[in-house]
Parts: sequence; structure tokens; C-alpha cells
Amino acid sequence: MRPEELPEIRHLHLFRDMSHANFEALMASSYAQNFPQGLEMIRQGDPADFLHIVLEGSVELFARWGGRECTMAVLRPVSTFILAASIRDAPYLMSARTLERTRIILIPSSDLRAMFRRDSEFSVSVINELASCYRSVVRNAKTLKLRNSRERVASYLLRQSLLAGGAPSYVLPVEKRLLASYLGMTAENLSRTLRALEDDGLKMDGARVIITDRAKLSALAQPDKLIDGPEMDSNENGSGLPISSR
Amino acid sequence: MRPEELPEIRHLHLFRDMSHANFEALMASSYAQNFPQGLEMIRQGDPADFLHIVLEGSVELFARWGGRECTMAVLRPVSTFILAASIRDAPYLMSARTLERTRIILIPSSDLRAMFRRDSEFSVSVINELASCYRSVVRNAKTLKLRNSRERVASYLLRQSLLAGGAPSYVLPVEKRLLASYLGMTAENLSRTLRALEDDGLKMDGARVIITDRAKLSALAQPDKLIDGPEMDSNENGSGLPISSR
DNA sequence: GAAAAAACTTGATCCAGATCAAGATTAAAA
DNA sequence: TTTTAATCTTGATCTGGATCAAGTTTTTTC
Repeated sequence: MRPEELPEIRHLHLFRDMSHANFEALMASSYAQNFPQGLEMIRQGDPADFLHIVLEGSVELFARWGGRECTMAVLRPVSTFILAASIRDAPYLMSARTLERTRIILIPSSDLRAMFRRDSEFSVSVINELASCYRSVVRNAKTLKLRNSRERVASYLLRQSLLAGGAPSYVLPVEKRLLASYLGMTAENLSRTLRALEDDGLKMDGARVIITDRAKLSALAQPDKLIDGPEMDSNENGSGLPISSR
Repeated sequence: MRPEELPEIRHLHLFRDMSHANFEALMASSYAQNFPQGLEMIRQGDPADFLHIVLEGSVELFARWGGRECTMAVLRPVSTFILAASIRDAPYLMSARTLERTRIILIPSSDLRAMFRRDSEFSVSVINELASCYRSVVRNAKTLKLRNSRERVASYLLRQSLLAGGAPSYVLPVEKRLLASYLGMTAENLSRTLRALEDDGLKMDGARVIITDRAKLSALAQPDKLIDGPEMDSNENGSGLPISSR
């Protein structure tokens, strides 16, 4: 692990409150690994031996069942993932693959578990992190059950715009194919939906999103604090396509 | 709060490992309340001032958006709910209403937060509980995104059968109307789907489920450990219709 | 126990979104 | 660059599940 990487990790909510010594100890048992693009580094069902941290690149969390597959989240630096499984010492519920060349830190789950038993500051951080992640997934489930696909698309685009500082124009952070799967629809249907939204204040130019009439788009998306956030605690994000580091 | 109730609460994973004194302290600041049937005791968006525990009766967690509404979980004694919101000191993401006359214990969130900062045994329990809940919701999201409604119904029925000790026949623990909403479908469609499953090893008699050909039904449901459980740790359940106490 | 109000079922119809099938773009590889 | 392989778009069609509309059964209330 490179020395300049430590502060980046330390800066995460999960680690910023623990003692220096304990942080060092945890990092000492961890190691970095570089993965090429498109590598399935975690297979659902495998034992969760490591907590993962993306340092560079990006990672897709996805789930498989039968022959089907769907995107559950995309993670970008710097964020942790697969925390709950590491803690429960249980099998991964999701698989993970790199979307590009990606650098990952691996923290042995057993060290992690030992650490929060020892460091009560850290255990509080773990609690907060897990609670945030939980709320993220609940939000996600709400969107899936309460909104139709057009509403999911519109609210996603508005949320992204907020994350881009309220900018009326920005570039999609992921391929449309992937976004479609994340939003629970087919790529074809996303394409059509984006086109249809041109009557409602949206313009697409390739991967560029241009919000031409925010009021109109909002009327359709009906963004809701209890689904789309933001969560008060600035940039937690738990796990959502909502890109951004946490 | 009645004295005979304390052991029931103490028995929950969340509380069984903390010191006697701390448990007593937490209970001292808590109080019980009885709600009539059909009362909306929690409204999404309200500040999460209390951790709730169902002692008697049953509670539906549901979400609203726009005019729509959907069931997210049903809780039965003895289980806690709305833990993550209490911890984050954040607004409830879901509403809750009683399905019958229900007795609830309310633990002030601030006391809860103070306690896990003080009692490290307790903080470990909170971590485990949250991690379990998280995994439950992820499972739920997987079912919603990967299975169609017939598959969700079939796998739900098989899961319930397992919870009933593998019995080939049991009574649905909730109204069909509610089950339908939980499974992300309309009541009409659930009705038709149950009927259609008669070709696949299922027989309904009112609220009674009779699995006439488990192999056939399983072939259709393709039950999966990573979606349908069980989670190793015996009866966690986080939040799912899967009834059962935790 | 009768009346009223739910929950449930069944049928007819409709529609959002999936699937199938080509093209059109864009990106990656040679 | 040229070639090759993705992703993305668009159109045509199909279908799972929603919606609408009665009935029927069960539960609740008086």
C-alpha cells in the first residue's frame, strides 16, 4: 500500500474517529491489489473474508439468480463495500466486478471484527456506517416498489444533477446499459424513456444530460427527501449508483 | 411495563449480551404503550425519537410516495424495528401501523445512542443486528429485481413452509391483500397467481397453503440461499414478511 | 343474527415495459 | 487508420401484470 493512500482511507467516516494506533494496526494487516477491467473479484456466495475499499477505478456490485443478473450499485473512490457480510462472517450476497482498471484495499474481516470489539470509537463508526447503508437500501427498495420506470429515471437524473452541484448539465457517470439495470429496466426501455422525457424538460446528447426545464422534470419525478435524500450527514451514500465518494 | 415482559426483551439478540445494569437502565427510561388496531403510530418523515419493540400484536411497516403505498414488512413479537433511524437520529423512512391491538415498548433513541457508546458489548450487538437487517433488505431487493411475480409468490410460500418447520401445509400469516403489496403486486394478481400455481404443486384453501408437490414448486421458485435464507445465525430476520420473531 | 363492510375472486380490457430484430454510433483493438 | 466489437437507438410485436368492474365470501359491527 502506498503511503499517500493512508490519509485517503483515514478520511472515510468509518475510520476517521478511531485511534491512530488502531488505524495503523488495521492497515498493517491489509493489502492493496490492482485488478484489470472486467474482472469478477467477488462471487456471491463466497465467504466474505475481506472488507473492500475502492481507491481508484470503479466497481459494480451485481446480483445473479438463475440466468438473470442485475446491477445493485456502482462504487467509486474512496468507498468501502461489502461491510455487512464481513461483519457477519457470512457469504457475500452480491458479486463484484471492476468496470475499469481498479485498485482495491483488502482488510481481513477477522481483523475488522476484532477491531470493533477493541476500539469503541470504531464500533460507533461501524454502527453509523451500517445504519446509513441500511437506509440507502431501504430508499432503493422504495423507489423500486413505488415508482414506475419513467419516474425512476427522472428522479435519478435530478438526483445526479444535485450531486453535480445542481448543475443543469452533466455527463452520466455510468454506461446507460448499466444504469438501466440499476434502475430495474432494459437498456432499450431506458433509451426510449430518455427520449420521451424530452417533452418534460430533459435533453440528452450522448451521455450528456441537459435539464432544460427543472420544474417540469421535478413535477414528474416528484423527488422526495425520504427516497432521494440527501441524508443529513452530508455524503454518506451507502451504496447507490449516485456515484460520489462517501 | 410489566415485569414479566423484561425477560422477553432481554432475550432478543440485541439485548442479551449487555450487562444487567445497563439493560435495566435502558428499560427504566423506556415505557410501554398499547395501540388499537389500525393506528398509524409512525409516520414516515417524523423524527425517530424511539426504538420500537413489538411485544404483542403485529405491525406493518409501509412506505408512501405520491398517492401510492406499499408494504415493506410485517413484524410480530418479539422484535425491534426502526433501529437504523433511531441510531442516525434521522427521519423515519417508513410508516408503521398496527394490524391488530398491539403492545409496544418505546426506547428513547437518545438513550439508545448513549448506551452503545458506553457499553461495548451492546455496541457489538447493535452492529450485528444492523448488519443482519442490511442483508435482509438486500435480499429483498434481489427478489424484486430478479424474480417475476409468480416466482416471488412461489419462493415466498416455500420459505414460509420452512419457517413452519417444513410443514407441507400451513396458514398464511397475513392477509393476502398485504402479502400482495409486500411482494410488489396487486391483490388481483396474487389471487390469479395462486390459482395458476395449482398446476405446479400448490393448493390453496382460503388462507391455508397446501404444498402438494414440493419438487415441482421448488423447480419453479428456484429457492436460493442468498435470497431466501436462511441466514446462518438462526432466526435473525431483519424485516421481512417471513413472520417469526427474531 | 342481520346488516354492513371488508377482503377475496374472477373476468374483461388495457398498457407499461419486455423481447426480438436491425441499424447506427461509439469505443476498442489491431 | 482500418477492423472489430461494444453500446446505443429505433421500430415492431408480445406479454406480464395493472386496472376496471362485478360478484362472492368472510369478517366486523350493531
